[in-house]
Amino acid sequence: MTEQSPSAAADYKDTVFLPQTDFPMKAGLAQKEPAILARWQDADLYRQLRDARKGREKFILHDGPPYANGDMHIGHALNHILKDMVCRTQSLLGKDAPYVPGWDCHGLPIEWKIEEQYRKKKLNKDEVDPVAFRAECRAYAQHWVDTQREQLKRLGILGDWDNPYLTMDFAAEATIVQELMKFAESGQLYRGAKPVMWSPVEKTALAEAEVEYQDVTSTQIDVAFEIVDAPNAPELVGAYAVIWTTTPWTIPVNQALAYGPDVYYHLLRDEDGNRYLVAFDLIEQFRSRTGLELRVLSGEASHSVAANVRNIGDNEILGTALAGATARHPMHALGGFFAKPRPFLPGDFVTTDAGTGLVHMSPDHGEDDFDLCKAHGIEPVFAVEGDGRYRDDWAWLGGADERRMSVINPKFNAPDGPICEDLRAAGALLSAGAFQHSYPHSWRSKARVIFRCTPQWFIPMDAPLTTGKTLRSTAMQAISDTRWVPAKGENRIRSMVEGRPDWVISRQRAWGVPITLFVNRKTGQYLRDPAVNARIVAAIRESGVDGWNEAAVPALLGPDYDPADYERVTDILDVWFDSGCTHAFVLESGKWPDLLRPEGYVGPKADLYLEGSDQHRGWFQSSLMESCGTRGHAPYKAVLTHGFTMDAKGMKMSKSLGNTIDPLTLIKDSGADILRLWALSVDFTEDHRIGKEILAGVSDQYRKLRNTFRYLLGALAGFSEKDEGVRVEDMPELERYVLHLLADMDAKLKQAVEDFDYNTYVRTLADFANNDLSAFFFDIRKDCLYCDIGPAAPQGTDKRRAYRTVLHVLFEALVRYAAPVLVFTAEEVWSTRYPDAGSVHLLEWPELPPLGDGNELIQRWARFRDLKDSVTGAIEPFRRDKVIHSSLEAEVTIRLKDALAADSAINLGTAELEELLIVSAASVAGFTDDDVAETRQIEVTRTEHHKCGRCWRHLPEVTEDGALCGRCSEMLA
RNA sequence: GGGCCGGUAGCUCAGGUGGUUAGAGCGUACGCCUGAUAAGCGUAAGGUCGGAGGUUCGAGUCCUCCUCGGCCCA
Repeated sequence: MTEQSPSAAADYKDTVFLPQTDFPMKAGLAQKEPAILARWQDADLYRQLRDARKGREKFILHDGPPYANGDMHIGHALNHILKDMVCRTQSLLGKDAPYVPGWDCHGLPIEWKIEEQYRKKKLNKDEVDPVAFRAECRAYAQHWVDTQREQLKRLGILGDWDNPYLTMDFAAEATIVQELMKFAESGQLYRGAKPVMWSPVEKTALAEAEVEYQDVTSTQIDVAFEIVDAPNAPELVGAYAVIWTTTPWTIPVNQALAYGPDVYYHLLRDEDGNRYLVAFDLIEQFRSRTGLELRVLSGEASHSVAANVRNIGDNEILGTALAGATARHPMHALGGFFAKPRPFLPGDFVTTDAGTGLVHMSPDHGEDDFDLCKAHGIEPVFAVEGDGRYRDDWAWLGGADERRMSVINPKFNAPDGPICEDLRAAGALLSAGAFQHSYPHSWRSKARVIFRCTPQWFIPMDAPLTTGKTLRSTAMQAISDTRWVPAKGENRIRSMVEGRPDWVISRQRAWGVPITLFVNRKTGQYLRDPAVNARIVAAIRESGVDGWNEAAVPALLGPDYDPADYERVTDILDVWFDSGCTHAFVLESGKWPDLLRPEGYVGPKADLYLEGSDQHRGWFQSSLMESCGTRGHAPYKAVLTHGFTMDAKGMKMSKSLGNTIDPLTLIKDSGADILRLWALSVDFTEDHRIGKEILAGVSDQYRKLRNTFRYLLGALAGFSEKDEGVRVEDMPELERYVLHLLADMDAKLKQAVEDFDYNTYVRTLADFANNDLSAFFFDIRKDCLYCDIGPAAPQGTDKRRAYRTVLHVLFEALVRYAAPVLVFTAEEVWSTRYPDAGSVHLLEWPELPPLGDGNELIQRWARFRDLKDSVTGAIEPFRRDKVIHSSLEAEVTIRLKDALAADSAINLGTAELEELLIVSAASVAGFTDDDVAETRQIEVTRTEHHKCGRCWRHLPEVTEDGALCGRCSEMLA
């Protein structure tokens, strides 16, 4: 029992309840998080959660494998935080949402790194045993898997980190081969000789994704081809057809000339009497490049070239007149290949945007060229080898070593290089100069790539299948059957699949899954024998990709085939094929029992794939193709995409600009929860930003949330629901109102989870904590919490008990809502209140106390809060004038029009009104003058009453400042 | 160069089918409190809705062009 001091200045602080908690205001996340992480690891939280959700509905997020190369960057962090949020929120909803992380391990970038090491050691990769080479690639990939795994774990990503999937696991490699064999057995493979992007430096074909465009300067040349025959335009014989190219190196393998059937061509004459055929629209360009004094041949004097006049006459012909014409190659004197006549062929692709309107065709080095020539029976000659040099026997270059440079060597193409020199000597070089344009380069070596015709393996998009459909039509249907979030992603992948060419799946490299085909040397057909294929798959499962080697051929072929009849394909698969198979070896293999649906559930699709929007062309598509080709449907039910993280100004982050944000540094400095809160606060469906100021804002938001929890913990000190709990129907209206607000928010959060709208999720949570709790509920009930307790009421008044009951409900709910976002902080909060309980992350979505319809209540209180705003606004001038400091010094009279006065929202008891408005006295009255325009007037005066020494309210019964008010003396009695 | 997407207060975001003075939270400034205290409460300032045209009685919201940025492609 506290003895009441006779002094009016007595300090009643000890008689007042103040929030008590060990939960520190300052987070110290960077130090704290690793310890929490260790606790989870020791307790095997991931397994605990699986056990806790055993038998529940599954939610399968299938992880897209990041490439095992380099440290985690901000994109990885965002992607994995989102995945973690998906799994955790689904798990919160009570589903079993396992997460098996994976890595993409094969492929050029890793191979390139190993080669780089070889080059430093002056070793030639071609002399190294491929088995040993692959072992090094494998070790390199494993190193980065291990590194990234630790970095992702530090982010608080909950997953089966001890059992990730790796595309280089033998079982995975075997499954990839098995999937490939499905394509083979169903006839969905063919070997073609198409020009493909080829890197002479890496000596391999490249996928689109492995190519990037850079602005470069090339040599542009105009070359004259003498017309030798022109059945439809005899006057052209002896004239020169002019072609323009930016790849002089392709001239030695020229095989035809293309014209535009709809293009008008002009015959021009220079001062020496040479005649040139050029598209009318391009004459000016041609003249400025060559510097020739050109005149229109046999034209009227008035018909100058400069004048944009078109007259079909003897000096102009339409492209179609070139049908059947032939020209000679500038080097025809060499004989053989060069002596053959070069036909003029009609090409739809010929435009008059640039050049001369006549296009030199080399089926070896251009897609249009290849197609047009093939249609006219002209085959590629394969004169350029894998390293970019012409074959030794290629006549023009005469085998001279100094001339046999790589065709991407600028010297080779230069105006004084071998090509131009010879053309000049032949009198065929009309111009040679610099030309700037965008040109494809290898993303690894940054060297120029070329189009080169090589034998490659393809999966056809439009070949009819046994289903009667094609791979393309099957994929288009699968796209329609999938939920795309955001919806615009569907358009994107749809247009890509509509227009994509056949899938080139072969690569001429070492580090990858082999294309395990045997090709019959006589027929050129690949072997389609399930028994052989089964042996192949078994061999790969046994010893990985090394199982496909020459020595193993007889055993693999078995007794029914003579190894001498078959060629073993030595190409490897495009890594996109690997990743396209992840659904097969992760979701279906049974190696991860957590991922298997419960008995009776049919449907091999993952619930969700979640990657950056660039994967519309990458993994989403390769998975779609692979699954459609083998299973007839997409491997996913829904696809969620996120945009890219830009710097603070919205610019792309790059090391060269120095504007990158390193997630590892950020975690070390501020903690993973800050990074998580950032990722879940931005609109990740679009490109979004990160920077110093943004992160400062995120930290502020974090602190607000943290302090909300701190207050709850402090205010709930010593609370026992059993002893203190109050039934909802016995609570004051304010408490019931807050419970309704909570229920409303709960519904919003659930919807946000359903929509994967995490930015709304976080904002809804923060707004509730700020507006409804901190600035309203907590503020009003501060007096009650602090003062409605004392020796006379050891557990506090009914009101206080009701308040604390609601605080308890709020705590239980908010800590669960926050858990998927602030994974570490929520655990800290939870363990502060319940040191002996298990992890907060095992809990399910909160069950709120049952409430009736709250619409009317919520609306009434919204009106009341509006009134409260008016009152605080009315007090403000008095504060500014220093008449009133604390709102507790104010007395207010609220004057209302009749209708408002009758409003039940306002019609509260005086005591309640004072409490809710946090003022000393409040009363409601009618207007003194009914003519006023406003519907509401607030009159404010400074209280005349003394201040209670305990609760600090100014009340009439307080005899002098520091004496006790009625309530307080009662409490202390 | 082409296709697609985006540009709302200092920051992060809201703004169904076009309709009164464009909103929230945070931050900022100022003030209060000093019993959530490197916390809490309040008030205020801040926006030519990327720019320019157009449709309409009326546009952040529809159309066109431009610009900046991004992704994909060439």
